[in-house]
Amino acid sequence: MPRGRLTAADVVRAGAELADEVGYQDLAMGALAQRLGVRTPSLYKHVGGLDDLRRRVAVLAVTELGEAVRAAIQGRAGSDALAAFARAFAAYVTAHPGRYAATIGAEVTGPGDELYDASARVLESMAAILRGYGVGDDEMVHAQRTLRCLFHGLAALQAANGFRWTGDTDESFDWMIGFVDRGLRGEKTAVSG
Amino acid sequence: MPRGRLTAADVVRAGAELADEVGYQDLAMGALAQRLGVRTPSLYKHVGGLDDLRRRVAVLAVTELGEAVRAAIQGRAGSDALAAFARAFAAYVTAHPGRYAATIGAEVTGPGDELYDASARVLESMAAILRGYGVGDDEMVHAQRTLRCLFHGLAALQAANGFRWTGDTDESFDWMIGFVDRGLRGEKTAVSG
DNA sequence: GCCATAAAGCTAATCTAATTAGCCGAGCGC
DNA sequence: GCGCTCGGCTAATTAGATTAGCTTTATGGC
Repeated sequence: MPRGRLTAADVVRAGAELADEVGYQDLAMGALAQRLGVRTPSLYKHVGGLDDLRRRVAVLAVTELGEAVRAAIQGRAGSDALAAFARAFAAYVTAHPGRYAATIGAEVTGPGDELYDASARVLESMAAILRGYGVGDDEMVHAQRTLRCLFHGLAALQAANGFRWTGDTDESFDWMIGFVDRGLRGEKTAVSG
Repeated sequence: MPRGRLTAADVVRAGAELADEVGYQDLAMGALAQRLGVRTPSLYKHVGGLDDLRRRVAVLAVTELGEAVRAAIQGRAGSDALAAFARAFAAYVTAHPGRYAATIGAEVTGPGDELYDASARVLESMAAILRGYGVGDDEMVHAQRTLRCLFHGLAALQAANGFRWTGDTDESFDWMIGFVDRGLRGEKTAVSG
């Protein structure tokens, strides 16, 4: 909670915190203004409106997520890197469900778009892992898309339900990592023409 | 568009169509009433409100999806069944992005809940495929969760972006199916203690 | 040191959408 | 034929986002 005057970054950060606390659905201009000790219309001096706020929260989330996974895979390779990536990803989403939810519906246009560029950084970490598995350039995009679906699904279910899976969530998580590892290992010998 | 008086089912069906056409975000009571040739408050005689409508659309979607995938895997097994399941799933989401989007955030409580029961039917189809791969009861729940994440992620990205992946989407899809097949095949020999 | 200015806040007003209250007419069981 | 219930309607309320236009405050030029 900044003491002096607000900046756009302050507003976005507070919005992200609010979304994490009350859920993305309840991220509202009024509640955010209250949290910042300011009247609702004042926020419009910093962000374009609710839609703009949501998008900026999404950008923040993907950027932070990219930093988290990059740090996690530093110095690791193979299934080690894969497991570290997966754990960092899941940990981020668990810690910041509201932020992640903001990214789910966000429109991504193309290069130059902040969200696109931030996503590209996450995909680059993924590509580094895949290269370690011997995935070639020709298959890279398919493998990336597959893993993206898997992790996005994991995150979406986690963000939506708070992951109310009964029993051994950790065990399921380990199983999933093993599954991906097998799928990627098998790939090297099972390339089809 | 029913000529006579409306039923709850009419309203939900029209809501689902509207969501598919204009996007889940723009599913609104006013627009739905207009589509049905009725004033907005009249809808409240059939559904509890917007939240109730959304939930009913989600139930419809998961029910239809369950029927689609069950029909698709009929008489197939192994990677055949897997591919059929995946194609039916993706086809449903492509044809009904708004409906599927309704399911993403929906609250699922437990047995007896319509949405829970409908989801259970989808998971049962998944389990049938996994049994064909030799996945045992002890691992079934983990495998189900993994595939659920993968397909949900696929669907969520599809529903959100309209799947604006460049290039060979079909090829990526085939790669994904191959990946899952490898991950499940490897499983039989790679069971860890 | 003093004013012009722009940024950042505020109040009041507007708009849109959901929802609620309460009235009205048609079909149907008695 | 009478009255009840259902499904529709209009009017009013509420909540929230957004806009308009005023006020204050920090700051740079003189």
